[in-house]
Amino acid sequence: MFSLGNIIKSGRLPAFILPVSKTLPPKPASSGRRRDRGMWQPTKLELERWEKAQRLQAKGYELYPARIERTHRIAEAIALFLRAETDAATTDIGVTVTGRIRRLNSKGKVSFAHIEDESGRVQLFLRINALGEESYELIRRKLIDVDDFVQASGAMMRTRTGEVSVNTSELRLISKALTPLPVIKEQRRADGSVIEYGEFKDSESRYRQRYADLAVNKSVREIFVKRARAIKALREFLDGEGMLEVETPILQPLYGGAAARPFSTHHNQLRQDLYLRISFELYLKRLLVGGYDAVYEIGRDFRNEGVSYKHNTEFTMLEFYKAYIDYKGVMDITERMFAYAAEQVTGSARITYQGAAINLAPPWKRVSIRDAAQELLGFDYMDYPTSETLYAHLDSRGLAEGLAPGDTWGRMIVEHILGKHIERHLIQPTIIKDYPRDMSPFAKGIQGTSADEKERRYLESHTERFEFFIAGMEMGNAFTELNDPRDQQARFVDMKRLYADDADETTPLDEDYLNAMRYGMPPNGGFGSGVDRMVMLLTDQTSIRDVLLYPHLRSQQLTEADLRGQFMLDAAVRGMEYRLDHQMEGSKRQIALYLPAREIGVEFRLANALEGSLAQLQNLRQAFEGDLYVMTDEALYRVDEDLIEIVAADFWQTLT
RNA sequence: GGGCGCGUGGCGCAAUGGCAGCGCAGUUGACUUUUAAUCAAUUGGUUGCAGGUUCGAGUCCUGCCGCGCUCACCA
Repeated sequence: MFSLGNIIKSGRLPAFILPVSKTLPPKPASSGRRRDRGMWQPTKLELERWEKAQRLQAKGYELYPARIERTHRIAEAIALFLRAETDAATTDIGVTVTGRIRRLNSKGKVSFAHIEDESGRVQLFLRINALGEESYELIRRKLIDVDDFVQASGAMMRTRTGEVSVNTSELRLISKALTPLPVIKEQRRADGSVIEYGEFKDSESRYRQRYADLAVNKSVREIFVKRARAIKALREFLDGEGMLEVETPILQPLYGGAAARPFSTHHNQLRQDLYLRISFELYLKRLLVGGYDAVYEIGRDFRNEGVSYKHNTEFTMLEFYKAYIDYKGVMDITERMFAYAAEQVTGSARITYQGAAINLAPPWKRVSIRDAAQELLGFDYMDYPTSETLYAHLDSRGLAEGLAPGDTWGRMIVEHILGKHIERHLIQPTIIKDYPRDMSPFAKGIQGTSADEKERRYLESHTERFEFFIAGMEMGNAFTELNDPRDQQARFVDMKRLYADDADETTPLDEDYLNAMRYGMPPNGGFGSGVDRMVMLLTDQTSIRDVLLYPHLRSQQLTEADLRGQFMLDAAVRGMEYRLDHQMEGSKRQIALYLPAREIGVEFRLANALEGSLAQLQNLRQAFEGDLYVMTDEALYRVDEDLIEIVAADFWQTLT
């Protein structure tokens, strides 16, 4: 309510020269981590650059011209020159290249710079005779800084040490960087390897200011190029399989298709509660009813859950559904698709992940969850057919840690036996198939019968579902899709009954989906996979946040200085004078904002620091002739016998 | 949500409870083929926020904020 951020946004002046107060120029921020919250306050380095910008402008230079010339990307210019060197009569190649200055060193009347565009880096050879004194002085006096974007024209050449360079005859500033990027210097060894000195690695700063991360860390830029290539490869592959790419609603009146808690939102005009989708499943399968043979969607899912190295609140999902195949058909497609994506991104289906060689080429190991448990833990869980007996057995073997005795049988097998004891061993791609029925409400039961009592029970209690694991990480989930509307209805009821107390596990009954199924849905196999995890695998990253450009982070907290800044703006806009002075004895806190004309003091506290400070505030109030208010990030209070909440608008009203 | 760890100039880091330091970057000057250029001089800090203990707190205690790891949660 105090925010006047729009003034800053629309203003022609930068915040720090906004004439808020003659006696109180905003001080440079002491920490860069504060910069991206609240009001921008320039650091010393930023002030220096701003001052340079003013000087350039005063000399008549355009800092941010609209029209730029460029004849070649940097890599093209270099390639052209190298080709000319080997087989052309002349190496006289004139180019105009553009890019960001990444290194600049002046040796008096000659200087060297490296500029970088997306394609690569080239050295500029800058001589006072070639550039002219005026232009050269911009470099020598560093009015043009590292990080600025420039346009350079000249003939390609080699310097004495052999580096391909642009013998620059014309240099033009095309965008001034007012905030310097973190400094990273590179040393190129004779063998072509590059050693970096200095780094920008604080993960919080990197994620919050991804633009700076990308600008200085080339390896980070490369990850997102690979990500784009991976997603393109998935589309190519699925299109090649004859599948149709579709888009389904993100805002849904009912969520479903997965066991997860949704985000909810509200449509004002329609007065309708909506959910952000947790999967695409139910909408995609409706399309098979409509007559498409195979559909897929790549898009964003939202799940209201904790975050981890492999979970982000929003993530990119791939789902496809194909008629007339079962889960074995889906397995075949899965194997070929991953191998194809790996080849497109890394050049081979054999990849390395965290030092482990992983071969994604088909065929993958396929094993039932029952056999996998038998193999790794040495017992057949079908010998313990109830949750009580299974728990007792796991407990007796010391395998029950973290398992709740009240869990369902299926959950014990999938979440505990598979999730806790098997999953992390699955480094090579492995398909784990045939899941307990109560964990798989959209999968068809396993086909077939058996005369043997135990085997019959097994078949009845399991479904044609598989998940696949690579590098110890679950990568996706698929099944022979349930298309019997009578069975599907029973599953909704089963889920509700089994997980009545567990809001996370229930899937709401979607009557329209059942309605679609009653029209007849072709038999089909379906597939879902977290694309971000696939990208982690193909780019050798251990955290999902490193394959997301903007991973979800908590918003940063305001500081008291931010509150004060907002208040100062509000006061300045109303033409009020104020001072930052009042001292309070016997405490480190000595500052309150003082409006002398009205004899009103305002103190700033974060709401969570307000409790217990009443006595202190009352002491401070003694120091004023008039009233003392305390402003927090949540409300404004008048300090009296108690803290009395004031409507901010009323407060300003009484002053004006 | 629980446990552990971290938060110090723009970036990377140091500092047995006792003067807040270093490298890079920045600023000023020198240098016409450098490349982590070099040389000389030099600026910059309320140590994440708030409270407490103490003659004295970056350091100890409490609360809060953020990030990381981990567990829980999680197709």
